[in-house]
Amino acid sequence: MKAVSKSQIKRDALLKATICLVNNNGFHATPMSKIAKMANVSPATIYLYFKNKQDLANQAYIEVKSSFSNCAFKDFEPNMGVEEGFKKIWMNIATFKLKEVDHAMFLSQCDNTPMIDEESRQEGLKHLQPLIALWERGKEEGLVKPFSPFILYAFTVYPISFLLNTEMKGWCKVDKPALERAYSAAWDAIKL
Amino acid sequence: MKAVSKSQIKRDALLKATICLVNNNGFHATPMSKIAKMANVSPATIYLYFKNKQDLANQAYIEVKSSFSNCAFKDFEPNMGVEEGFKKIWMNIATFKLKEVDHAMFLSQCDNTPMIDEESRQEGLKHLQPLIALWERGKEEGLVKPFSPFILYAFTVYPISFLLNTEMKGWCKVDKPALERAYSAAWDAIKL
Amino acid sequence: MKAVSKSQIKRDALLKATICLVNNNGFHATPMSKIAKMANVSPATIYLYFKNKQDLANQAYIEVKSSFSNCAFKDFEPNMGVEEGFKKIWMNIATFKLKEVDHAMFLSQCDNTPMIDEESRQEGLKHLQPLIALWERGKEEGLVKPFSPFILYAFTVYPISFLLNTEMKGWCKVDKPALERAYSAAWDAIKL
Amino acid sequence: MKAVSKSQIKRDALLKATICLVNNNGFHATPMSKIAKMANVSPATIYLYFKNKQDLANQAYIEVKSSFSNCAFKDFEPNMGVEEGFKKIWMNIATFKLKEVDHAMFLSQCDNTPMIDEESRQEGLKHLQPLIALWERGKEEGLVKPFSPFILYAFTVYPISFLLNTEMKGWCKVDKPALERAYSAAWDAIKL
DNA sequence: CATGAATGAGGCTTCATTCAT
DNA sequence: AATGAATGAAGCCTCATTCAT
Repeated sequence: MKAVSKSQIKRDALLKATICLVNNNGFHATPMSKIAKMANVSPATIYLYFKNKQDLANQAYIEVKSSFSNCAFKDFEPNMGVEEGFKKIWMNIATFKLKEVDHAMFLSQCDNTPMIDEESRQEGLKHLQPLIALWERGKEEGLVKPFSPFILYAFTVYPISFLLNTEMKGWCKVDKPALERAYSAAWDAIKL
Repeated sequence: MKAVSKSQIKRDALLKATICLVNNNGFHATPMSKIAKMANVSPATIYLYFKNKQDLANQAYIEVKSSFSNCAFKDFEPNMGVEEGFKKIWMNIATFKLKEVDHAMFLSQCDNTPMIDEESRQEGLKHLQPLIALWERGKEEGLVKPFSPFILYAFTVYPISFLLNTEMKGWCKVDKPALERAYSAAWDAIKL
Repeated sequence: MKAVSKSQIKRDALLKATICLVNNNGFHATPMSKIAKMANVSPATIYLYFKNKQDLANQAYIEVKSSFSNCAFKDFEPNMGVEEGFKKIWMNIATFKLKEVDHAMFLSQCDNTPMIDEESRQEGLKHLQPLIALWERGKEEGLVKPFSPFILYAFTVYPISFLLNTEMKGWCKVDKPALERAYSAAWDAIKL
Repeated sequence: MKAVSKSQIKRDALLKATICLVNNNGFHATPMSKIAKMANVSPATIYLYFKNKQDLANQAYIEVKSSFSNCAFKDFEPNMGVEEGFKKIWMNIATFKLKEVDHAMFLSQCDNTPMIDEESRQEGLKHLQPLIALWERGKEEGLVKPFSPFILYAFTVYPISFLLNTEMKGWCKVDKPALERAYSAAWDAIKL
């Protein structure tokens, strides 16, 4: 029984509007006035909740990134077997990206453009720690290729974004079997 | 002995300036006046070569995308063996992204934000046809997993962008051995 | 034993904050919200005590001007000798300006910019009546030049503001001997 | 036969409009849009000539201050007799303030509010050097009281502003005889 | 071809003031 | 009496684009 304050509701509406509009138009092409309109507040009200436009974007980024990692490690236990754990995380991430399309697109745009403060970006980085730790164990156990986490990430998690993009554009449909196929590619890419 | 017209030179300077500035600031945060200044040209002159800012971006995208595919299929022969051909193309692309960083970053930004016309984006797509054809042959010959080209692309070529990004941010160095490791991940991801 | 009401205290805090902030930033660069904050009060509360921002400034002006004339004629007796009376008043004013720097600066700003209603300004004028009367007597007694009070004021009292300003800016120090020198200039300027 | 460029004309119109409006409303109550309107240009045009509002004010200040000192030392020769030279300068200044009312009011407002950069203010200071030098000679020759230039200025030049103000407000008229009376007060204030 | 000057439209942000509590 | 939240109006400034030369 969460009591959600009126303020919290408004803040959330603003963040949601920001995400939606930035997804569709990009950060700099999204005026504060439109964000306000979509959140049903006056433009001036935004500045009660956020210092300025940049702050609004940073906060949205941090919020979404955090919800992302919450999903990513759902039901994951550090003592799981390496492959089992990896598949769980991978599927979690894929599910997140395919279900929470808005959030995923927003993250993708944040990570590929100079719209987010370096500081906030750093903040978002630490979230993947458990996955990296899992890979380390995998390497020790001789199950995972002895590659840097950047390469491992590049060939397992990062590709999901591409699939999301193509689905968004209606070029293909990512259903359950497609997901399994994609997972097999991911695991094959890094397994020893 | 190509005679390069004065006009051509100016057009190129404008495209180059656009790419550079958009990379650093994003499309909407790059004023025409700055592009003009960097190209040593009056703002008004831009409009002699391009219809408007959007057109300038589109043209830059098409130009870069085309130079990209020129590189991608350098020394590739349609009758090569599948793995040999794939490795050549993959390495070409990786080399392009790591050498022509400016161009690669620009493409990445174009592909991850709504800054480019859908029409121009379509234009850029057809360039990958030979790679897709190669994969088709690979599938027929039982060398490549029977996956959609989207998945194959997602787990082989797309990851290179991530490596470029991380290198750009100074988080890791992609040298020759790292490249080989990355390639092995790519091939393992899709080979049968 | 004055019992100072809670209301009075708040009103005074607001006036004080106004004076301080206007001194440092000017009238139009001083937001009501900052005045409220400095007076430890909600912005809305200001409007319980003052009609609007202009009214707040006017009241502050009147208040300060009145405290100014209280000082100016301290220990002055209408039947004093002309020179003795003049020196007393002059020194009172100088002391006020050098001790109550905040108030003096505020008056200076009010008198040199269009921030105060003409009406309130008129209100502040009558305070100098006793000095003008003294000068009249001085003229009758042949001790003071037969000039309009404006000229007499301009060359005796008004210059003190300049000395205050220069001291404020750290350009010079106005100590007791300097004050005596200044007084001698003032008296020489108007004595017959 | 000065050829005045079109740009120069526009710049001057902007400065003039600024002075006029700031005189009537104060710096912060004068919107750029009104300045533009009075100068018959678009608001955006202002920014071709001035970096921002502050710069506009600073430039106006410097310009006016400089025209002020040009007037102040008209026909003054450094080898004049001290009293003769002083009277010339004093009358020049008085004439300037009474004739160029707009400029004089503007300077007064600049010098009494925080609207001008400290840097620009410093710039305006050096203009009085010849007067200070004259006073120094006067002191050496035993003609002028041995006071700091601040006091000398306070009781001779500074009072003129007050007379200007009162005339502006219609409280008195400063005609030729009044000017002579005022001068006599000024000289008596500092002569030995 | 080329340009520097000009601008209308629009974006971000602030602020005096009000309103619901 | 007191307030925190809310906002419409307005201010500063930028920029894509055009025009006169």
